[in-house]
Parts: sequence; C-alpha cells; structure tokens
Amino acid sequence: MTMHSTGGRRKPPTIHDVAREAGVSRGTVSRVLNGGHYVSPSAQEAVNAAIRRTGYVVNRHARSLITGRSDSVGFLLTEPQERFFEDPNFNVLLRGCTQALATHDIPLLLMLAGTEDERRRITRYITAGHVDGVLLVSSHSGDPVAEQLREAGVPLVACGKPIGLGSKVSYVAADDRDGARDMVRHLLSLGRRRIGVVTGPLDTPGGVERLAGYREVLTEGGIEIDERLIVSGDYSRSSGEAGAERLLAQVPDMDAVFVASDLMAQGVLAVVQRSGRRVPEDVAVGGFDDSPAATATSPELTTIRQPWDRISAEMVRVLLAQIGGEDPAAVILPTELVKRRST
Amino acid sequence: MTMHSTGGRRKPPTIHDVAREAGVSRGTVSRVLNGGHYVSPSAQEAVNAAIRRTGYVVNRHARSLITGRSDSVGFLLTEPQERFFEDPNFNVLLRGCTQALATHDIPLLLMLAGTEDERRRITRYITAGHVDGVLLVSSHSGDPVAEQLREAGVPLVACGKPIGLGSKVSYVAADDRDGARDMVRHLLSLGRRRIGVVTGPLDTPGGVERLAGYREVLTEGGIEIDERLIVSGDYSRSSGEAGAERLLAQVPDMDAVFVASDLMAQGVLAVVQRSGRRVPEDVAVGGFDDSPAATATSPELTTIRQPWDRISAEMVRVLLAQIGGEDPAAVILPTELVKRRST
DNA sequence: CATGCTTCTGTGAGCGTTCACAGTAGAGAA
DNA sequence: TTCTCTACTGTGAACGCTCACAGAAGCATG
Repeated sequence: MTMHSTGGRRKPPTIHDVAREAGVSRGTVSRVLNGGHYVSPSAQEAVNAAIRRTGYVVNRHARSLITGRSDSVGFLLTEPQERFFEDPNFNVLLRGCTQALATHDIPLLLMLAGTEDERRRITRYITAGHVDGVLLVSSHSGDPVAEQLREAGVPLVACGKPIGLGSKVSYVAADDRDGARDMVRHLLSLGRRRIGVVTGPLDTPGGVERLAGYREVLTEGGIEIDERLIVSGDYSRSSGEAGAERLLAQVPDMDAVFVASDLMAQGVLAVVQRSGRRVPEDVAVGGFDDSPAATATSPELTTIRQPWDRISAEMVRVLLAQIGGEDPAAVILPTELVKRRST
Repeated sequence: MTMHSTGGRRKPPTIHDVAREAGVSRGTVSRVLNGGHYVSPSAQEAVNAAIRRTGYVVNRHARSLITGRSDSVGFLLTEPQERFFEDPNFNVLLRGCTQALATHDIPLLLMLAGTEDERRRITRYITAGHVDGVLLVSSHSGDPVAEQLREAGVPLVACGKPIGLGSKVSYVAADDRDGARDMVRHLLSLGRRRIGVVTGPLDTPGGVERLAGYREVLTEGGIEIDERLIVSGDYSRSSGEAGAERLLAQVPDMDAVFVASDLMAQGVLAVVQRSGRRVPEDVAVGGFDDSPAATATSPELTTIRQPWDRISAEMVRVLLAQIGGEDPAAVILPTELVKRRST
C-alpha cells in the first residue's frame, strides 16, 4: 500500500513516473491511456497497476497543448437573465448535457450571455479556440452569435432550429408541430370547440410550428379558425397571464386553451382561475414542455413532453461527432402527450 | 488592414509571431501579456499593436502547463436534481458567479453532483487539479465533499456555512437569523399573534438560524412559543405544502406564517388559499430569499432578500484570494425585508 | 573612472504530454 | 535459411508558453 494523497500539495506524478514504476517507456503509458492499441496485455496490466499505485492522472493542459483540442465544450445561453431565472427547462437541459458529457470525461463551461458585452467577450473566447465546440441555446432569431460561430468554423449544435442559417448548423429539436397537433386533438376529443391558443414568439420556428399544428388540427376537424382565439406570447409566465386576459376578454366562453409553454400555462391557469372559471370544468388548459413547472400547478398541467434527456444526449452526440469531423446534422425527436388534471 | 480571421481553421499565431511582428523577444511579449511591468512604453505599444494586427490570443494550455494553474474554477452543486430543477435561486447564484468570474477572465466549469457516482467522479476531477478552486453549493450536512476537498488542499468557498468543518472552510452567507427576526417582527407589527413557521432543514445552519430568529423575536415580544406552530421543511415547494397542511390542522386560527424559503412559501400560499382562507387578510405569509419565485405568486410574496449579487461576488472574491494564498475567510452579508402583498 | 543601482531586454530551459519514426522480436511463408 | 509481415516498444522532437538568469544601457554616486 502506497499513499495516494498526502494532505499537502506535492508535485503530482507524471507519465514519466508511471513509466518508471511500470518498467516501460512513456510511449507505452501514453498508448494505454489512449485506448490501449498496440500494447501487450502484460504491459497494459503493468501500466494500469502503476497508475493505481501512483495515483496518476493525466495533465490535460500538456495533452491539449499538443493535440490542439481542449477536451471541453461550452454551453452558451443567449437569453436575458430573467428568462434563465424563471424557466426550469434550462436547468433540465443543463443537467442533461453535463451528464452526457461526463460519460466522455468532458467538462462543460457555462457561458451566460445576457448582455451585448458578454456576448462579445464570449464569442471572442470561443473563437480563440478555448473550447472544442458549443452547445447553443438561443430561442430568438436575429441572434448573430450562431452565425459568427459558424463562420469561424466552430463546431456548433443548437437546441431548436435556428433561423436563417439553413442547413449549415446542426440542431436538435422536438417535433413541435406534431406535439401541438396531439394536444389540440386531445382537447377536441374532450368535446371542446372554442379552443384558444397562446403561441410562442412567432420569430422562432418553435413558436411558428406549434401554432401551425393548432391550425391544422382545427381545420381538419372542420372547425373554423377564429383569429380572436389566437394570441402570442414569449414563453414567459407573465406573457401567459397577459394572453389569457386578452383571450377571456375577446371570447368569454372559450372552453379550452392550448398554451405553447408550461411557464405561460402557469400564468394562464392563474388568470383563468382568478376570473372565477374552473379548470378543467369550464376551461381546459394544455401546456407544452412538460417542464418541472407542469407539476407545480394546481391542478397539475396536461402537457406535451419534450424528451429533454434525449434532446441533451443527442446534442452532445451530434456535437462530438462534428468535433470529430462529421458534417452538421439535424435531429427531430418525437413528443408525447402527458395527461394530468388540467384537461 | 490585415485579415484577422479567415474562414478556414488555420494555425493561430503564437507569442513568437507577435514577437517577430513587434520586433521584440518572446519574453517582452509575455511581460506585456502579464501586467506589463518592466516594459518600456515603446515596447509596450509595439507589442499591443502587433497583437491587434495578428489577432493573437494566448494559448491557455501552454500557459497552464508551466504555471500549474488552470485559470478556471468549478461550480459544484451537490443537490439532488429535483432541487436544482425547481429552485431558481441556483440560477441566480450561477449567473452571479459567472459574471463575477468573467471580469477576471476565468471560465466556470459546471459540476452537478446529483448521484453518488457523479460525486466521486467530480471529486476525482477536482483533486486532480483540473480547476484552481471550487465554489460549493450544498445545503445539506454530512456532505463529505467539502471535507474531502479541504483535506486535498483545494481552495474552496461554500455558499452558506458548512457544518462540522469549523473555521477551516471559507464561506459566504446571508445573516439568516437577523433576516428571520426582521420578518417575524414585521408580522408582529401587523398585529398577528398566532404566527406559524415552516423551517428549513434543521441539519443546516440556515434552517437552524432562521428558526432561532423566529423564537427570539416572539420571546422578546412576550409571546409564548407554541410548538404546534413549528413544522420543518426541506426548502422544497412540496414540503411547504405539507407544512401548511399540518399547521392549519393543528392551529386552524393561525393568522400568519413565516416560511424559511420562497419556494416553500409558494406551497404554503397554495394550501392556505385552497383551504378557503384569504392571504393576507386571514393569514399573512412571509417568505425568505427574494428568489424569482417570490413575484410569481398571487399575491406577490413579502420576503427577506438575500443579496445574491453580493453573495456571488464575495464568493468569487474570497475564492480568488484563497487561490492567491490567503487564508480562509467567512463573510456574512445583511438581508433586507421586502414588503409585498402577501402580508 | 570605477561602482552600484535601476530599468529594461533577450535567451535557454523546461512544463507533461503526444506523435512520428525507428527499431526489435517473433511467426509464418518462400 | 531468408525474407516479409505483424505486434509491440522506445526515443527525440515538438506543442506555446513562463520563468530564472544574464546581460545591456542609463544614470547617479563615490
């Protein structure tokens, strides 16, 4: 038994120490460290034993210096901080990505670009090559960051389809239109006919697609679209409240509403209930996301589940593939209707 | 005008290129990069111009290899993922820390230790020296991570006082007891006399202190403590609901309740209102944190503001000082009563 | 004029890896 | 035997930076 860690901060063992301890050369140790091809089983074993005995861990800086990779990726969120504070979806995504990256031993650098200044600083940091790639979360259009990074040749995967970049940028998204269709069909199946909608921001593909799904299903069901039943929000809770107020004012006998995010649905729920209407008896409310917010309401929210765990896993997979030299790819994942008490 | 960034990924300029361009030596460039002491103004200027012309950015790996520092810090959260998903305080803290670190050009590595496995992996990563220090968020006691890191000599700053480590570990915290006192005094000043409390977890200093403040003020006010008015929670929303149910069952004519976190207060609010009682007329509800959750309720929550921006700034400051060789320090920051509609 | 001090500059070494290359040993084929 | 091929191993040379050191230049002091 050798001491692995002594309290004091002494010089950590290097690959050289391991090589000496194992009675082999640096090269062999390095080969074991990187997959173990072209290494005899006996050497393999000796090296592993020596690593265990010495408590050796690779010096990532030395490795990066020569490989040119940093073996780290950035998680870039270009949203105002209020959005980051109120929407737990970001947390879910963040958690999923760190987890997926951990299996590859890749640390995640958190980059929050709330202001213009930060955006610049972070862009500079990324294009300087300090990370191998970027997981981008930015719902809004006209966001120049994606374009800048793409031009700089930085591997990039967006969460949700970015606008205006065509097929040049990888992205992973849920099937927004299909999810919306499921929800509206569900509301129809409950006998509701005056179904309102609070859309997401209409300068984002997600917002547009979810609205399209709503229109399609109503039309297919032979129901005429009433434009007074359509209001738009920005995914925030307060915009849900505002939307619900307008809907109730314009169509007091609305009997259901499809809300394009759970957070907005929280706001809708509050306003509807405050108006004296019962949910779901008088007005059924359906959300979108299945975020942690969906079960924090009363009644709990019927919603469309976005498969966050798969989304984050795919984002990481696609990003690593791209870092490895593969072409950009688009991944669309199916959603699922989750029935709870609000419908 | 020279091209700074060409689309393709070509070899980035090194310190050598800058030196040649500026007509000086590597050493001089390096000195300019690191504070510019012992450099003549003319050389200074030439180097800066050359840096601008070549678009040079330092290779952090090469630097780290020789300095032994990584110039990055970890943000370690050892909470179950449900807590991370539902409590926006983490987001606020995260944002504050990235921001404070950005001014020092230090990236933040996000480390979420939800499971035992992750905890081990992350501890290994940290003790391997891959980060210079750690910002630790872990409310719960018996958390072995802090102790392990301290033993390994890793610079560490906790958010909130860690238990069982005495003065060995730096921490930054709000003045919990004083905040609790303010709130209970406020409730008394409204004429409330049957004031309940939903505490935080009593194996954390925060939980204990806030309860102590409650007891002190009531005693000072000559009000006998009724143990049926004291229930404990774990900061989660659902524990707030459970707490409120128990309180209302035990003391139906309770006229106010001090809740040790805004999230729990959300739960309390929901249960109290569902029971047919009006807030604040029948029952006044006071929270703690002034988290984004506090303004998402109806009525909005009177609460005790924790100065999150200062807390995160101080955490970073203390951590960097400690990395710089200073001794551990404890910082206690004042809180503030924020009056809203719930009282 | 020598001496010391301060301010500034260049140079070589080395941080801990990986990578390319050269080389060895052993097995099988000619 | 001799040659080729495969499986494996060791070695020197980078990677781009900082640091310690040595030395130069300028200026005041003895």
